[in-house]
Amino acid sequence: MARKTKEEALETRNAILDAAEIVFQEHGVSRTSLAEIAAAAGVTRGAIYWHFADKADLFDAMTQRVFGLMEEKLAELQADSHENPVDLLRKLSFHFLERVVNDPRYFRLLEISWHKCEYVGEMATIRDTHLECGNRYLAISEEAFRLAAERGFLPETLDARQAAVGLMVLVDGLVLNWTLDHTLFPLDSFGPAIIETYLAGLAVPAAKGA
Amino acid sequence: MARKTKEEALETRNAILDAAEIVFQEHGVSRTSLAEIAAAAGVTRGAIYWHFADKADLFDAMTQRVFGLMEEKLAELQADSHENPVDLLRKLSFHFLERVVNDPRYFRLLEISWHKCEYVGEMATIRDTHLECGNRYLAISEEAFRLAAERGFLPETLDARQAAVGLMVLVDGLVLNWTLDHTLFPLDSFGPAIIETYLAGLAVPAAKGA
DNA sequence: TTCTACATACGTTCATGTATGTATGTAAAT
DNA sequence: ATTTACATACATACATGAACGTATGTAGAA
Repeated sequence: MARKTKEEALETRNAILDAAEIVFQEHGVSRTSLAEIAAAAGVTRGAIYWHFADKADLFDAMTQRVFGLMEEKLAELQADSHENPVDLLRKLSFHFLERVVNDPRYFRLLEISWHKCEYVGEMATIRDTHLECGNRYLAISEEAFRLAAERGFLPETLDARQAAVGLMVLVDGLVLNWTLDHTLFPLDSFGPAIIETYLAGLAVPAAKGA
Repeated sequence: MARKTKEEALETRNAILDAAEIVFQEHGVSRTSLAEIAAAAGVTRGAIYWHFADKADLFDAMTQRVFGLMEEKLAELQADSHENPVDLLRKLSFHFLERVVNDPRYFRLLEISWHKCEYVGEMATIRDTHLECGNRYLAISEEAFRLAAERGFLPETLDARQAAVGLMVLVDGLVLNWTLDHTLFPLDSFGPAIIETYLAGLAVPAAKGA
């Protein structure tokens, strides 16, 4: 075999990423060799080393391909104006959960990230990605909660930071456990309901203090 | 070096487990060789292979040593009678969070389990441990919520299973994020407060439905 | 003396990275 | 329109090293 046209090369690259997703999900990141991925993609290691520097680079590209799409959605939702800023958070988290349920590629990536990879060494970049993403979500949520309290939708005494942390860990916990065993509970129905429960708790003035 | 007395041998075994905890935390489970652990413990691989079959067996023993202690606490708390069964859940989750904050060994094990190991192959036993532990917690919580609703502490319309799942994922989410970056928020103050918020939300009749 | 609790030594496997081969696409020169 | 020259997109081959499991050695306890 020899040189392909540019679009054929891009197909090869995507085939490698597709294969990586599946093999990583099956055997975990550290236990899968590049040879396995190559075989699953129908190429040799040569192709992988052509497109990617090493396994970490391949992993990064894989996550970029899937999680990169989330940015637009965020911008889109932020563009809409909400009288009650909490509605933005509701939409955001619901959209995220829906994505996890309906997009198998998104599900795979989350399962790999949470349960099939170690946040260590060169793979720690995924940790940073998570942290960065979490911090952005936290910042948005905190601001929304602050505004909501200011506008009287939530108690004035509300600790916006704490409320934001609670929402984030709740969503994370939902996805974490569902990717661990999706028969444990129905995410599509329980997820939103549980989030609503938490948000309702924020409205109870007596409970938000320690 | 040569043969030690039985208690010396047990010291060696514990030294190996101690070393494993630290090295696993630093480099992740799959990337640490038994040679590294041996070096950190001040022994050779021979000692490790004497006490344990392989890395997975060592890992199991390590988790057993730390998580095994939780059983008694659970029994102790369950023995106490509570007028409001939700108090049991409160105590249980608060105790767990407190443990995470104050017991560095517990923290280490959780960080390793969540972020420094892949739930795959022979290491999947830790996944089963998590699932089993989660299911027990779920069962206890569900029963407690059911009782609480029955006794009028919570709305009759409460979905006990859903409430239990929410509590579990909330606690998991808290620990998960805090082990990921403990500067993100103060677990000792935020944790209980966030749980209280959720529990308060359960008491709001309008919010428990989808 | 025998068994224990290791240390040491050995052989094998396996993944990695690189070096090299090679056929084709592409652009420029003729 | 060919031909030439070079870059591209891989496949193949090779060298290295690391980790593993086991086999064997050994000094002290029982």
